[in-house]
Amino acid sequence: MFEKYVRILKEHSMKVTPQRLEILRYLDEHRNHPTVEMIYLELKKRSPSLSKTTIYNSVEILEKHGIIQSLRIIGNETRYDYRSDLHHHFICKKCGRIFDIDLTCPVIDRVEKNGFKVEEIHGYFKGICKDCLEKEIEENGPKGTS
Amino acid sequence: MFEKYVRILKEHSMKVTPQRLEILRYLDEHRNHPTVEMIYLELKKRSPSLSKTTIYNSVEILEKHGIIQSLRIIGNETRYDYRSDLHHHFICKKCGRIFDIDLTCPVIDRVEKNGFKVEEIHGYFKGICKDCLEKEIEENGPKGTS
DNA sequence: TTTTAAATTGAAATTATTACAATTTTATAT
DNA sequence: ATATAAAATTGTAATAATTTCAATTTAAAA
Ligand SMILES: [Mn+2]
Ligand SMILES: [Mn+2]
Ligand SMILES: [Zn+2]
Ligand SMILES: [Zn+2]
Repeated sequence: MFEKYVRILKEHSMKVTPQRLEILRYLDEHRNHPTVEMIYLELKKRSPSLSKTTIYNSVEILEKHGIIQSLRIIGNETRYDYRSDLHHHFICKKCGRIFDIDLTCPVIDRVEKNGFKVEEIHGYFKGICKDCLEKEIEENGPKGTS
Repeated sequence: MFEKYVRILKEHSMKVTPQRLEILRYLDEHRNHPTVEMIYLELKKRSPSLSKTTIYNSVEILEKHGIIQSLRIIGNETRYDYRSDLHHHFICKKCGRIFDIDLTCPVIDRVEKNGFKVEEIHGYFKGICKDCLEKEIEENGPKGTS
């Protein structure tokens, strides 16, 4: 069940603790880019002695080792992403969900031509997701015929 | 001196107050994407009765009217930008400065093909700026010859 | 000049995050 | 299997950013 996450931690010579395993599993199975609070509330159900500080400590060290990544997109909470590879995001203004967008950024060259050395790329789009667009059409008729 | 900002506020039928004028002028003249704290500390010098809450209120309403925009890029503070038009940013990991990057994002079409309706684009790059790169070369010799 | 709605202010409350010291646990060496 | 040391977890307290709120002041319309 947890072998996968045990392996990841050991590859980074990090100590294997039940808390870290649960956090990794949560992030892996809930690809919803959760906040610390969301992880905490969910895991606390099964492990009532869990401390929120442990979540903060764990996501910090997991990110430092490049196992996960953090996002600051909406509100004033940091969100965490099981995927640590470079990808973009789409935030739906209606339902609040955060979607992964896989595309290679084609503008790095142009930025580097200006003399900057680019080490990280962060990009996200805001708008209305497919599901919410379809719901709008059901409710208001096509093209917002009111 | 302030006519420009008076005009902007009136165009949006917002009340013209000295606090709003000062905030707009600060943002216009300091294109450093400051935090509320930075604006506050600077303006407080000349207007000791200024309240930080006023800064929060003002930037909120200015953003709501599309006059300025907010950025959440580094740390856990919101930064404010006199420019409200779509543009990207570059954050230097050495000196911490935030640069404007003007380029038209060429990937919107691809995102919209997936069914999303894109309304906002937020993009930023992290790395080392030109100045800091040059300083590094001065200090360490070219190509980091140590 | 009067009036009224909106803005400003400062204090208190809330929320997210970090710091810290005591305790527990993991992983290693015996 | 046990002892050990370093690291992780925990709970509480501290900090930092932001929001709420009620009282006061002010801008702009009548
Ligand atoms: Mn993601
Ligand atoms: Mn900018
Ligand atoms: Zn949606
Ligand atoms: Zn720099």
